Amino acid sequence: MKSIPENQIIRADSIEFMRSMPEESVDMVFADPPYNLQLAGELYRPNNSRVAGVDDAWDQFDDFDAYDRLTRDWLAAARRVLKPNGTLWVIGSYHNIFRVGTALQNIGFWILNDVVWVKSNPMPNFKGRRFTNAHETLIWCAKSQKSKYTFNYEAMKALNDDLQMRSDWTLPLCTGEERIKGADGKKAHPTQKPESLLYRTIVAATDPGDLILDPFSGSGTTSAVAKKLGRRYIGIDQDAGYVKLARKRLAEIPEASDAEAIQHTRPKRKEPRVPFGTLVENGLLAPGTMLTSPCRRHTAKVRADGTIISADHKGSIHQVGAAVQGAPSCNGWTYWQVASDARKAVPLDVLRQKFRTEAAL
Amino acid sequence: MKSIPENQIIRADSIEFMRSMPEESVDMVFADPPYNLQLAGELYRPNNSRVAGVDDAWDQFDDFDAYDRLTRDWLAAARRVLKPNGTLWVIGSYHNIFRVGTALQNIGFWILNDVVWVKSNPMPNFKGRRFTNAHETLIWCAKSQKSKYTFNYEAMKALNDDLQMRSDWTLPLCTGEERIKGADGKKAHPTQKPESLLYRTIVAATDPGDLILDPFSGSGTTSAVAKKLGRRYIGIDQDAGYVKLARKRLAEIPEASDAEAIQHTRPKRKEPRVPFGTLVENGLLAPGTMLTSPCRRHTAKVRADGTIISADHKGSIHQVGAAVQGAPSCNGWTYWQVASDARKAVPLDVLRQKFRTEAAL
DNA sequence: AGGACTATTGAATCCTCCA
DNA sequence: GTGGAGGATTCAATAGTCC
Repeated sequence: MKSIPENQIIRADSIEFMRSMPEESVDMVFADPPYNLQLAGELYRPNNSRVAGVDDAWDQFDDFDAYDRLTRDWLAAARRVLKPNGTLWVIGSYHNIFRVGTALQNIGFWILNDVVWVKSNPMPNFKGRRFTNAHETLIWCAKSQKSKYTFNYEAMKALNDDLQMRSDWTLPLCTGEERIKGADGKKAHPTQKPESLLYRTIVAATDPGDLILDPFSGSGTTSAVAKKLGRRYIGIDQDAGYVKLARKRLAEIPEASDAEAIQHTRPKRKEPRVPFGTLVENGLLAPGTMLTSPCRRHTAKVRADGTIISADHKGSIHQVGAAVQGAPSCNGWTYWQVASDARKAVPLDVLRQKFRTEAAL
Repeated sequence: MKSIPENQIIRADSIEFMRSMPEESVDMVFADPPYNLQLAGELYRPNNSRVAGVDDAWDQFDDFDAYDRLTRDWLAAARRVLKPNGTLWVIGSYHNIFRVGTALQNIGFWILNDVVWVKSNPMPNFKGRRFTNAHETLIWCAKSQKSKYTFNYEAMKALNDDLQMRSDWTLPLCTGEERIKGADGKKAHPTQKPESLLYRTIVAATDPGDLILDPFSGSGTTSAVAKKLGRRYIGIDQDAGYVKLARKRLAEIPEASDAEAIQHTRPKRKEPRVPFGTLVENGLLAPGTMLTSPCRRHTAKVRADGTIISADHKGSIHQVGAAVQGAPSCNGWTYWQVASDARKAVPLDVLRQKFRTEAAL
């Protein structure tokens, strides 16, 4: 039995390498496996620029069966090297995450949470044919139902302004300075994850000194954050280019000192935006309700999609408000009123405030 | 073959009943299947009050196999009754959603989006051993990859203050007035969904008059919202008590009578087509008129047959627009402008809209 | 220096009709 | 089924340029 090569990025076949490792030696696994995107043709933005899709060979599979076989194999190998109280994280999208989740349940992993990474700046849906794909899903699971896993509840609560950390995490994509570029100035890895995401998973589920394994190391984000947080790490990747990239990245990170362990993102809270349509959806205002202007000079009817329609105009509450007044702009929230009972009308803004209060309960 | 019993809540075994229905008769299915929650023992709040868990008999399964069999059966039956261009929604949590997602992919459903319902007021995690479970997952899928499904993009955008609707929906739980109580004052159904959630799925994926099927009707929220929005509905449930509850609920909802209110914003794609040549024929644009590109860099002359000719290219407004820019494609309606008077130029699209309005009179 | 404007880009299953 | 043509479609953030 070999000793474990710690704090390294290793070029190898992940499954083979994990099988060569001593069993029950790892505290946490973070895995970002291929998503099996199945992209067909090319995609262009409305300005005719081409979207750089993930068409790498490592994301190509003949069918679901082929993908499922790979999934079962790496999950089984990872489970073997995991300590009895260890946990595993996997990230994916709707293309693959259901298959991964099913496979890990079948193998005996015990799901603790699914967590959604809500992207604050996702790529839009350019053709307007679906909802903007604005999130990815992480599954957090223990080796077995009886695992006494690590969960740093207080640390998570502290990270979240003293409120329990929830299963939805709003974080930005990895862009700008943080995104590693190649010699050509283009992104060096197609799917580099933000450090903030790894930061939260590692702080939540490990203690300093724990050993973290990433079988799909890629640009090395998991190992980089592990090193910054004083955890031990092993990154494995098949691709020699990515291994070289990650080794360079890791070499530039100084050994963890206390001061550095507390930087990074804090979630910012702000009053949630409430689209007018939300009031309609939530029944505070039924489709067909009549709105009136302050002096009762104009009226408009609420439609099911949150637009309103007056005698001559239709559109948002702001657009129609501006149009009926012949004004360049209008705050529909304060302009339009709705009769709460026979006598008195209240501005829409009152309903919005009511909704915010109720939703927060 | 039986005719479809519309606008009813039916007490039946869902799978058997769907098998008895004519195939390809339903526009949308919304399903909230049993979650297979594996609650070990009871769950108590810190103040020792008991949390009413989901421990009804219909939620117990021997193992994953039994759950998977049920899932495959109801999905197959639902797929059979779906029209070729129909879509299906399923909601679930991490306990079951991965199995449901895998099963529907295996059957041939084509996933369009996964959507996370982010709960603005979730139940806290009382033990502090996991992240607050603050979301549920919906899968939206078409009957097949080639389905020409309905997605009311403009209506969704209108509901979200003129930004694309994203895959994360923040909505409150079903509480307060909306939550149906039994004679004992307790909640009448353990997993009643908020109407706002159904509202958004139905407005997104159906048109008024479409037929919506819910094979796990429960408290009848799907049918209730369908009725309010002027859609046809069928709800099926095994449990006579829930059927009675839902029938009473539906009886109290008036028919949707205001056609204007339930109508959503009409997509541009559905506007009647107007060939460019029609404008020339109808004298809105004389042969010989000069068109200019936005920055006046390119010009082209209108010819009698509705083609245009620039310095180097001739063809349709789209073809020449693309050619002069060296772009793969171009929407000539918005690219080319025509000088209405000496000062200002307007896009051809304005003339088209004018023509459509006049033609409709 | 600072504000205004432009260009770029991100795990994407991204059009539809008609001949 | 396939090919060609009409024509519909984007949000947030960062970096760079111009004035």
